[in-house]
Amino acid sequence: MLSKKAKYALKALFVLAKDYGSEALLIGDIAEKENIPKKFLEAILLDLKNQGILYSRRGKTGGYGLLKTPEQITIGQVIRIIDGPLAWVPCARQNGYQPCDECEDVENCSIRITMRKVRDATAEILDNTTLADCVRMEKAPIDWSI
Amino acid sequence: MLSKKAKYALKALFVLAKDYGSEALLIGDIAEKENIPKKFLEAILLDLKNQGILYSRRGKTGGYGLLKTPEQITIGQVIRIIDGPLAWVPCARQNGYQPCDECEDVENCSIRITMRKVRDATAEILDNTTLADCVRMEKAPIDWSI
DNA sequence: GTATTTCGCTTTTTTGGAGAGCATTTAGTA
DNA sequence: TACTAAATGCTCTCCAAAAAAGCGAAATAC
Repeated sequence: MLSKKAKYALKALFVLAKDYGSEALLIGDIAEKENIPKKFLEAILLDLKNQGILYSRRGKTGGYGLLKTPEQITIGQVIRIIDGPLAWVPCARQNGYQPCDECEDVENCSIRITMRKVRDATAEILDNTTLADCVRMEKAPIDWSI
Repeated sequence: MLSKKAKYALKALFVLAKDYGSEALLIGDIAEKENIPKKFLEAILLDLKNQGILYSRRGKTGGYGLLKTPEQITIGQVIRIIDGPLAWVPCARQNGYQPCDECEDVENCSIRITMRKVRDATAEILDNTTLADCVRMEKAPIDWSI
């Protein structure tokens, strides 16, 4: 499951992406706009800053802004920062592989093999969807009836 | 993340699938073989029985067995029974759709649209992988070097 | 009567979500 | 220079819910 934290992070980044190029935005303003608890959002944006997604300025003219363009930031990156690896099991991770506790034959474990396929399919989608894509999607949504 | 409960369920079903056609197996034997806490496995197998995957016999000659063939039971079914829907967000579910708390424009929500793609890709894999496939995989694993 | 499953209840541990409080930085101003 | 207002940075704590596990009594089939 996607945590609320990750959902908040994405929502906040969408706001920042729409505002890309302007001045830094205040935590309080983003929080109010997206109905996110301010203190919670504070920790989230700090995480994103520490991982090189955002810059911040303290003090009177402070705020947060994107450090890269909306085209350069993917949903996959964000979710990994907030919620960790995409794989359903540690032994199916691309990075940070960890064997299961008791799997004796990791190489031939069918759970690992199947979950690896799921991870790859998921990464394919999330790593190829950018903030810019999302903003575009919400402005001009796909017509599903076609 | 795949819960331990679901992983235990799959491991236990693999054992039952390999033994398909023979007599019912005891919880204790399965638990010992796969290093699963017996009492925990008890609850798991009960869930699977109540969802029509397994049959059980009480008493001296009791035990558990598959109610369908290993070809008819998919990983997707099992995970849904134990861990619930495959979708990362309730608003991306195929069955049991639930709108987000504060999403005003559910129709055009880019998170929902993206997560729906992930769910569909995941379901495609998990609903087309059966217990029989898994047993086969572990006996004659795919040669990845080709 | 006995071995075995089933079921209800409780406990422990982990995690997610949220918030409080103080420290630090910055800009403006007297 | 010194002070203050306004913003982020950081640490700690708490609460609720879920996951994981355990205990013991009841039901069932031989």
